[in-house]
This record gives sequence, C-alpha cells and structure tokens, in this order.
Amino acid sequence: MKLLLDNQVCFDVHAASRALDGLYRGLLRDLGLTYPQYLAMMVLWEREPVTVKELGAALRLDSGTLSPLLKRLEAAGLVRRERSAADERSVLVRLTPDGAALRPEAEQVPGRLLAATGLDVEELAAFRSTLRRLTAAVDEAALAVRRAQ
Amino acid sequence: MKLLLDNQVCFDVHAASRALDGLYRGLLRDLGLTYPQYLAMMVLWEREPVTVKELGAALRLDSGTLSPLLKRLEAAGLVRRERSAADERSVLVRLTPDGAALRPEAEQVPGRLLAATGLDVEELAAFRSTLRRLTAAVDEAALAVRRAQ
DNA sequence: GCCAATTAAGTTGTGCACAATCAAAACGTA
DNA sequence: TACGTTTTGATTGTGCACAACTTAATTGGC
Repeated sequence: MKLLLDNQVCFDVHAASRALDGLYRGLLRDLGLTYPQYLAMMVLWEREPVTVKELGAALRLDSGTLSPLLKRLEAAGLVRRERSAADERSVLVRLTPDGAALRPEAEQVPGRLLAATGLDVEELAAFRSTLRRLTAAVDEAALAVRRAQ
Repeated sequence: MKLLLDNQVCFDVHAASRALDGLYRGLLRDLGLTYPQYLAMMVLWEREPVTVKELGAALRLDSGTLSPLLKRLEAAGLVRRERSAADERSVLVRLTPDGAALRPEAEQVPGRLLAATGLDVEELAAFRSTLRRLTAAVDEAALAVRRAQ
C-alpha cells in the first residue's frame, strides 16, 4: 500500500516541476532561452560580473552543468566569459549588450507565470515556506545518507 | 526587482525537486535504480502488465523517455517487454522474478523519505493540495500558450 | 621558499525530458 | 473493401543534471 504512486509527495513535486518547466518553455520560446538559461541570465541581470562558482551557488549547479550552459549562452551572443586577472582559476561571466537588452522582455515572464499558477498571496507564502523547509531538510538527509555509504 | 531569483516560486519548486532527486539517488543506490526507474517499477508493482502508453499516463512521460528507460530496466533484468497479441501496436511490460523481488526493499524507501522531509501530516496535506492545484493550473496555462503560438 | 592540499573550471559519461519524426498496426468511413 | 486517419511505440537530436575525473592556479604549513 505504501508504494502507490498516488500517495507520494515526491512525485507531486516532480510533476509540478516538470509542468512549470513546460510552461516556461512556451513563455521563453520567443526569448530563445531555456529555463536554466533564463535562471542564469536572471542572476546576471541583477549582478555582474559573476564567477562560475558564484553562479553555481545561486542556482545550485556545478560546473559540469554550467560550463556547457554558459558556452551555449556565449554562442548565442548573450554573455561573454574571461578569466579573472586577480585569480586565474576563476572565470568572470558578463552580459553582452544583446544579453542586457533581453531584460525588459524577460521581465514580463514572472508576472505571467505567477498569474498562471492561480495561487493567492497567502497560499503562495505558505507554499514557499513549506518548499524551503522541505528542501533544507531533504538536503540535510541526503548529506547524512552520503556520509553513511 | 521582479527578476530577483529569490522571489520566484518556480525556482523553489525546481530546487526542491532536485533536492528530492538527490536524496532518492542515495536511497535507491542499493537497489540499482534511478528515481524515474523507481517510479516505473512502482507502477508495475501495483499493476501488471501495463502498456507503455499506460505507464506514460501514470508517470506523465512519453515514449521518447520511456522507451530507453524500459530498455535499461530490461537490460538490468527487472522487466521484460513483449508486443500485445491483441493489438500489435502495444507493448506489454511485465516484471521478471528479479523485478518483483525488489519490491520489499523498495517499500522501505517512501517511509524514509517522508521522515526526511520533516513535515507533519497537516502541513503535508496542505502542501500536496497546493502542489496539485498548481500543476493543474500550470498545465492549463501551458496548453493555452501552445495554442496561441 | 617549497611542496602538498585545496580550489575553480572544464571534460567525459550516463541518464532523464521533450520535440520532431517515422514505421507499423488498427480504425473508420465512404 | 480500400484508403485516409489515428494510434502506439521507437528513434534522433538537443539540453539539463550530476558523478567522477583532469588540469591549472592558489594557498598553507613547514
């Protein structure tokens, strides 16, 4: 009985995440961005330059994911990368003019997405609070599991 | 201001989903399953045989994802596939004895995972309710976007 | 000042997700 | 019955995510 798919929160989270991805895919199509690329651009629109490490900390991604993603953004002419003069290990990521110019159009997206969720302010706040505690607790547990094996 | 990553529910959902995936990775390591493979096995432990189409409906996945996933489960000796005699288009997926034998160990997982979330029954119910309405609303919106373009 | 340990990015390999396309089987209707 | 349409699953191509590993630069202890 414990194994019924319908009874598992985790599948609900998984399904919600993929549903959101799908909606983003539609909304970001005109911008030529995928959702993870959009997330990276969002960091850059707020703060620039950032190192790959900082980007990874903000998005919870490692260089194995970010390196090719940034390579694609660079190929699309939206960002450029250069090694830091101060620390040759680091790579600084900056917006190009084209990348900066994308911001106004991107600013339309969060509002449309929030509207699509159909959640009111109060429910949204409770939901996010639960999400964050869930993520923190699960991260902690994953660490414990890792240590044990 | 609208573009701050910290202010976006969708990123929270995305992050929670990845955190859960990570914990599952640790818990399923001994079973030799990935999370999506575990989901497919869960359907089969409840009902057998199922067609690829039925599996896809249960997991919200298409054949582009399921075909290679089932091929891997078959290679691991956990399931077998055969074309339906009644409808040669369909493929029936069944458990092998090895696949069925994995169930008891798998039954440990949901409980450990639920415990790891640290959520009480009441909060969990509200959370799942929000998640499901969110998914339904977002699916609807994605459909509308698709139709419009 | 030297060398081991650490850190930052990149690379490789595996697997998931999805769009687009294809082939074969089944269906429906004139 | 014949033929166009639909359905089912597989395949191809792209991109994300992560583990494991590599390389180069920096840091710290001695």
